[in-house]
Amino acid sequence: MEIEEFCEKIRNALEQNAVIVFACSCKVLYKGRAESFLPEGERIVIIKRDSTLLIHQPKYSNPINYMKEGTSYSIEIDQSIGENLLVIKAKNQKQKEFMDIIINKVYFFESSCLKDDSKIIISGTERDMAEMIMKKPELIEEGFKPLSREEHTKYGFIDVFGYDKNNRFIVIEAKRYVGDLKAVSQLRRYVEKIKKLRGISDVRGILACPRITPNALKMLYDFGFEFKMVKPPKYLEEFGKRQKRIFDF
Amino acid sequence: MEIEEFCEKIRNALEQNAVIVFACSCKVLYKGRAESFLPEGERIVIIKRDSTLLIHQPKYSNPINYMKEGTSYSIEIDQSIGENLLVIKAKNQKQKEFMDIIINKVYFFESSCLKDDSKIIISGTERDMAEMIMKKPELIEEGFKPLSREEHTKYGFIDVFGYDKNNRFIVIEAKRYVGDLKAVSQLRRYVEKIKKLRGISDVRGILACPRITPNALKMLYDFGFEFKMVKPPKYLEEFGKRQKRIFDF
DNA sequence: GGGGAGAGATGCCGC
DNA sequence: GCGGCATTTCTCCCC
Repeated sequence: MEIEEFCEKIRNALEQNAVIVFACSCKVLYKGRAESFLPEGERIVIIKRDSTLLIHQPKYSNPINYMKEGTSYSIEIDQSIGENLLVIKAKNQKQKEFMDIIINKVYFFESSCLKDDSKIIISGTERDMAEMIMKKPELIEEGFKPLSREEHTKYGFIDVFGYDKNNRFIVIEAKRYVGDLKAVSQLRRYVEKIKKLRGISDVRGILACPRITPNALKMLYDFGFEFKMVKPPKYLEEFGKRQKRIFDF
Repeated sequence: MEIEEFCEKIRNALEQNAVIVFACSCKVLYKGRAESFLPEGERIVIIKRDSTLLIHQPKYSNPINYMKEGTSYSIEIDQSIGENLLVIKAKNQKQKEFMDIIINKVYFFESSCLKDDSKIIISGTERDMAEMIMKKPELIEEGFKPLSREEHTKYGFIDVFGYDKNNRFIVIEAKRYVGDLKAVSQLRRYVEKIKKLRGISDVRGILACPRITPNALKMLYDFGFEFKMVKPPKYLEEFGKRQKRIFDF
């Protein structure tokens, strides 16, 4: 595709506020929160309807460069080095971010005013895990009495807390995957916060997760905290049942 | 585009290991680390050369659904509900993840064997910040003597450490943006680690970042640590100079 | 808008 | 492979 034709197409598509997708050979310069330079290579470029821009290499799941919502674009043809180059200049005033995409070849170009107002429905998150523990406190231990969610919010972001059968205070930090050093640090912060807020020194801290790293377990024990193996709800177990339910939407 | 034609095209493109990009109206089911359902809508689908899959809505910067590298695909035509539907079944054995993309309309289809071995060059990261402090220790304070990077690695992941002019030990945690509660927790862990490893009780902890949240500052002071305002190198300041240099690559 | 924390986080590096 | 951690993290929730 000729650069002039591409220039025309992309300007029209931007005008129409369409989703733009093209493949090209390009260099990319970025300046904003950090700075980057991406040498010549063949990539997919997407400009979305909210002005988000993504540059994807032919491999890897993350965009190699991107611009956020609120970006404005200007298209220029640069003839300074003899051959025709198309330069997309992207500017995000609010984020103080700038990008130049220097394009020397275009493989294909598509644009379309796609419409999609659907929201995704996800289950199996950490919040689901906390709710499961609230409903089935025996997953932590016999006699655990969690306090209500209303009280919960009042004291901040602690996942679950309540009293054990001996009326000792319990703070629980839940992780849906692996408990690590950060998770133990987090639990420690919450336990200390509760001790201070409630003026009590006898507070149990429990890390509830399916798995824990050895270093995290050591640190947990150093602080006198406990590990309780808990899996997030519907995590890989009941595929059949769940899939049937999900198809019902 | 007819479903049959699309079916043929996508099978060929997968065979050739090309980058695949198409726009369609679809529903998406996912089951793996969590579970999700995405109702009907118009989206861009990308399958990359490493078998990564991305589903992008016409807005927002993140993919609404995705599959990682190592995914295998099978394409099926489903006639069970009268109309022809194309179903892409994605399976990642290693990650134990599964996805069904149920497509009822295709707006465009492109594929291309893009080639790109370039690596991005980034500056202004936390690592750059640590290196800057190593080179210009006076950014922390007069008389600060950082220890060598070799010793650094030996004790783990502490950004920078060394001695002040009075030979007191200093541990520095650098953040390129805002220092928050997590950063203070992290610094605290490192200070405690050093105290234990070196058998000394008098260790200064410094959080070096351009900005800090009020709560983080309070927590920092509670632990007797210090905040030092340090900006990451070349962060928004010398745009002109840097851009010139970057063009030299 | 800022603060705090999760994410189907991803990616990088080191052991 | 796991562990620890940064990320141009992004996104969400709540104040």
